[in-house]
Amino acid sequence: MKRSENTLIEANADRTGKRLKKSRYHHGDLRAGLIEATRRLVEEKGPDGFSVSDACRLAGVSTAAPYKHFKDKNEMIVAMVLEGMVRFRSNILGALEGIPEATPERITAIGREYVNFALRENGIFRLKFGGFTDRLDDPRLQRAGQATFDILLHEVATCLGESEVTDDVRQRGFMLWSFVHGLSFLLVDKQLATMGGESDRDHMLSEIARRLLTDRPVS
Amino acid sequence: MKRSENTLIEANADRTGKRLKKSRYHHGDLRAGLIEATRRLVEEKGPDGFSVSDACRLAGVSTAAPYKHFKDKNEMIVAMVLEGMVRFRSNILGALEGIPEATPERITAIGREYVNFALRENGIFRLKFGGFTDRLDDPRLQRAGQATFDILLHEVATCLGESEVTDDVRQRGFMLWSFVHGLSFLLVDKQLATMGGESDRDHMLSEIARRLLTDRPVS
DNA sequence: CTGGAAAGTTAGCACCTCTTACATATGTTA
DNA sequence: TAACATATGTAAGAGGTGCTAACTTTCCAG
Repeated sequence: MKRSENTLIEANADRTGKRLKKSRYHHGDLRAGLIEATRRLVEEKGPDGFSVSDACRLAGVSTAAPYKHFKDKNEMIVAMVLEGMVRFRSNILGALEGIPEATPERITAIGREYVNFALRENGIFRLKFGGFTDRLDDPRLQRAGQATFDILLHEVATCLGESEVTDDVRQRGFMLWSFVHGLSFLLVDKQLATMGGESDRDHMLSEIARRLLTDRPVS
Repeated sequence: MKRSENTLIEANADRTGKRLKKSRYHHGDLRAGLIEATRRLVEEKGPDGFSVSDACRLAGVSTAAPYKHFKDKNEMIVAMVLEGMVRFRSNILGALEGIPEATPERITAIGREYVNFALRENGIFRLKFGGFTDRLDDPRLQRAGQATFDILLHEVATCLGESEVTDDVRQRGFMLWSFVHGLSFLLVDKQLATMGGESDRDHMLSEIARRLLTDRPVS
């Protein structure tokens, strides 16, 4: 915003703010600031509408500053998405709290939170899953995704009374993931004339859980 | 009007083709040539790795030439994706040929072709569905997508013995779409350690069709 | 034949990513 | 406290990109 003024001058003038941010020359935590700026820009303008220059303007530093903290633009994005995935996972864990063990409700709760995240932070969601694979192939991101999927697998297993993740559990889990994933994308892309309401979503989520967790094994 | 000379191949033949046909000042059908160049580049480098300059180089024209045929870069992409969606729809119709009416096999055939398209032309798929909505909000694209979804809705209706698209049909259709859509994305993004094989896919597709087309109504 | 429209061209602006050379602030050490 | 090392910033610039303006070549219809 207005912070794009010359930071050097402000550094001397702004002694009072020294408690919060030691000085204005040194941003304090530029890395975090840039990640937050990146997040906001991606959320606002979409995954492809983001530029490093914009992030610098938003953070109030020169266009070269980021390269002290990140190798390049891509690494900035990876760092931001990684933060998002951590948030994503803890949201899902939070949604599970208070729901009785070994019930399908736990599965639908995961799905609901998945969709909510996709809608609320759709910039991050699209970056992570929208097929930017060639650029965002960082192993940390893959691990973060796997860790989240593992939550689902564990819930499916206990829901089916299995003590471990069998092939059947994995297949049902993958089918559930596919459904929720596709639903999220279609909602984000507004590819549905009707049927976008929250109650519709809830109904579909519990319906798919019921149909995929009961009956004979899928394989 | 149009001199139906073959454009792209000669353009790619580079200087030699230029010699044969004396002056190539007029390309012949530059619009089609640029669309094809765009398609190839997007397929090769991903949705975001495409540049107008590259397309011009590939088509063998100056960087200003496209703007005689397209308003801007975005319209080039829209035109290319639109062509892809037409191809997509006719692929699906082709996959239905020879399969008995009112059978779940028709549903799974649609799903199989959907996934195949996503994998084979994943650049187009990602552009259409990967959340570039803000840029690719062309109504023709939306209609093309709807027309393809209508195929599925019709098949679901006949499979359930309905004469028209009821709310139940629409909901089941949407759930099927979500599943296949998500499966496609997960496969494109290689988000599956195991379970990526063609037989696994087939099995999951027929399984989801069975579970969503039988039993009591979803709503 | 000929003039205007269509379809190319070159030149160039504004902006973007990213690099390199240099400048400043801060903490530590003597 | 002085001074150095280091972390962190700046300024300038190379090379790429989207797009426009103005010019040139070709096509075609009267």
